[in-house]
Amino acid sequence: MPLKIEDAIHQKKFRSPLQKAVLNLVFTANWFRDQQRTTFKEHPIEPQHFNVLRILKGKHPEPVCPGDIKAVMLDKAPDITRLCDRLVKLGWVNRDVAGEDRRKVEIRLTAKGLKDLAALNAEVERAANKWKGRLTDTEAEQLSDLLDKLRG
Amino acid sequence: MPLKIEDAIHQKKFRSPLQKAVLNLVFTANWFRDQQRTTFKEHPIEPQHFNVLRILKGKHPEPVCPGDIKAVMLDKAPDITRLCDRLVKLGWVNRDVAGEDRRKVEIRLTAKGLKDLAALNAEVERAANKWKGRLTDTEAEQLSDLLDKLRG
DNA sequence: CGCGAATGTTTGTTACAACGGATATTGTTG
DNA sequence: CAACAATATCCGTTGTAACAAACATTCGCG
Repeated sequence: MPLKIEDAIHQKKFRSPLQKAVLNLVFTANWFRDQQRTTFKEHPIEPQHFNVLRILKGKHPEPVCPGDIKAVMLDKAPDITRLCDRLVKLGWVNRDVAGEDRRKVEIRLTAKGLKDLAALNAEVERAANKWKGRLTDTEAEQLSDLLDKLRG
Repeated sequence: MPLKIEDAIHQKKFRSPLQKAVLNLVFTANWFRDQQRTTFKEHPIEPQHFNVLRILKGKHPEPVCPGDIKAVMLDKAPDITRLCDRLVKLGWVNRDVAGEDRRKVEIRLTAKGLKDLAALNAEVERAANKWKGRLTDTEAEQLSDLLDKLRG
């Protein structure tokens, strides 16, 4: 049985359904982030790093440059350089100046990065299974559509 | 016309409608946080402080102790002490040890805090009007219900 | 071509988040 | 009532976020 937002934040009255929905949005996103953090607890990265790895995986074996990474990140970090520093140190990605435009930097997954990311993905997948059945496909699509509308 | 999540993060295929919805959730919450930040741009506080102020307002003139604040925050800060330090410095709240249980600290809005919060609220309200019409009341309620379900 | 604007990334700085441990007070148990 | 556990908050440390400025390279234009 779901804990409704009213109970989660101990607030019964809201100014409007919209305000309630927005508070719920923020609360739920933070709830999700905390879930993700516990999943990554034993790993040397945080959700943002994971997001970057998945972006790189999506283009692999093509490289991606910091600007493009930033453009599609869910939670846009202001400094991709230092975010990637850790991934470089872990041996999961490497950096090269781009041939075509030497201002750009090409970031790509290494073999080790690909392998470890697969393991991470498996764990995330396993954690995600917990709430696989909470929304039907139709409801998930509704939710996504409503969020799109909210952003305008 | 709304920018759909597919376009916002340049991703066309998702593993499932649920995954798409969750990515959209995170993306939209961050989008909202950034909107809020620009609203607070000219003010000496951040969204978390604003959340605390509203919690205090909700109970005013009764005081609230750090533990209770933390329990109902949307984005739970690990250290309410230092969060409140700024509010104290601004003269918006004051702190006293609780009479009944001297481990606890009672935090309450000052007159100045009440006044400045009202001004802040007005600005936030004004910013919120921009997307007042994007969701109907029914849709907002649907959204909130779906989020409740997602958290389980 | 040469110069200034534009673009893409890095670096310096400041303030804050996260975590753990310290402190103070209250509750519990023999 | 002494000793120990539990609770509530605070503080010290470390790493990182945010912002701005610097740097390097490319583009546009006379």
